[in-house]
Amino acid sequence: MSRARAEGALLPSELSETQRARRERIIVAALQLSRRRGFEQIQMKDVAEASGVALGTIYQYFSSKDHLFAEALVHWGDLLPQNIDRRPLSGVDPARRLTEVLHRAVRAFQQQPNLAKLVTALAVSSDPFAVEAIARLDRITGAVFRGALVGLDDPTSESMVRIIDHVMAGVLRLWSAGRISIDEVYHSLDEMVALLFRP
Amino acid sequence: MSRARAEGALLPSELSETQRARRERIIVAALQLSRRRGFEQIQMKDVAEASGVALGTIYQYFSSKDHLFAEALVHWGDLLPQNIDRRPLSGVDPARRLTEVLHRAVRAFQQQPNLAKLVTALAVSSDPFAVEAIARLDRITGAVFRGALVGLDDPTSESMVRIIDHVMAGVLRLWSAGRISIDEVYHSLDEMVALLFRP
DNA sequence: CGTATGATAGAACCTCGTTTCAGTTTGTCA
DNA sequence: TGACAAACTGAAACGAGGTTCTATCATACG
Repeated sequence: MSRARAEGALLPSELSETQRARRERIIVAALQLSRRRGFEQIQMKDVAEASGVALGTIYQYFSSKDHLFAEALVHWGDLLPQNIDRRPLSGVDPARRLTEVLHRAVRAFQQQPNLAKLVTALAVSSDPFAVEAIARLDRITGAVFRGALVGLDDPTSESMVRIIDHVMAGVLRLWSAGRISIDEVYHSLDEMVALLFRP
Repeated sequence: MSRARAEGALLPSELSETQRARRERIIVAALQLSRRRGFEQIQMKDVAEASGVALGTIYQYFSSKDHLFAEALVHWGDLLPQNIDRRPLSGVDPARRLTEVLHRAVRAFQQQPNLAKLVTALAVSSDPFAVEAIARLDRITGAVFRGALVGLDDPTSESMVRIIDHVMAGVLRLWSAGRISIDEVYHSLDEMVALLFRP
């Protein structure tokens, strides 16, 4: 059997089929729990129980709680683009297209409010896997936003993407903390688009 | 002596002079420690030692670690405007003035990198005092930014302030996490100003 | 003075994440 | 099929750090 380890966790490559399935089950369980409660309300013991796997076994696949949930977030994030890009954008100018994409992205989070919490929790984690997962999520959303910004020169759209990422993260944080309503989230984003594309 | 309590902590009003001084000493100690290490590297025991106060006594004034450091952050934040506004802005148009203010704000954080960490740590805390402290800090920086945006109509400058707050928080988070350099912080902010004031 | 309130040092407590362990199952290979 | 090694299990144990408790002192106030 495989004996390869990296920073205390089995490498996803070099896993038998049953192991790959077990790893998957753990991730899925973590993700399901993340839909019900926030990151810090979930105990590793709960994940073990929900996935039907022994607690110690989880640590054979993931080096830490942050690592596990980072993988779970990546798992979800990888499905995000097809969720957002499913139907083609109807807008023709960049402003409308961007607004449309932003709304779809918010809707994706709106269905799973606790995932927004997970993102902000991992965003401040120092766990290398969490750092990597957040960076990857940023790349994913960045690509989606970039796709909406047709007809702009590269430097401009790159700058815009960076700003959008920050603002999106910010409003999601405020929303998942209960500081603002979902309507205010939409409003803030619309406001941002209006400013970015001011005549 | 005072017996008033709120969520487990003595109210700052209704304190004797020596108590007010003791409370102050605790906050100052927490703030000093925050300059040397990050929030999670500081133990309540350290604060007790540094302030020359018993551990249990701290909990008579502050209901939790988050609460204490939230107060410390407010303490620092209240001094921020006079730090930034000390010398008048030399720019005449809003764009230049904003850039100047942003640079000064970054410089303030740059002198105390761990305070940026403290901000991001408290930004994800669910402690009500932490929530309030972050909101207050946002109001403070918001007012500073607003002051730079002369000659713009109110709705526009309000929208801008919100965006700026998010972007500032975002780049500071990336910087304090070691993900980007301080030069990139300045660059991202300059980029944002350029976009907001695009001809 | 006597009493109540607050401070102190330090131990104790509690909640997790994480590790360990003895026993059992599973997969590989001859 | 038999045997060995690696994984898994269930449960206990560990460790770190925030929070609370206890016994003892100090102090102000009536």
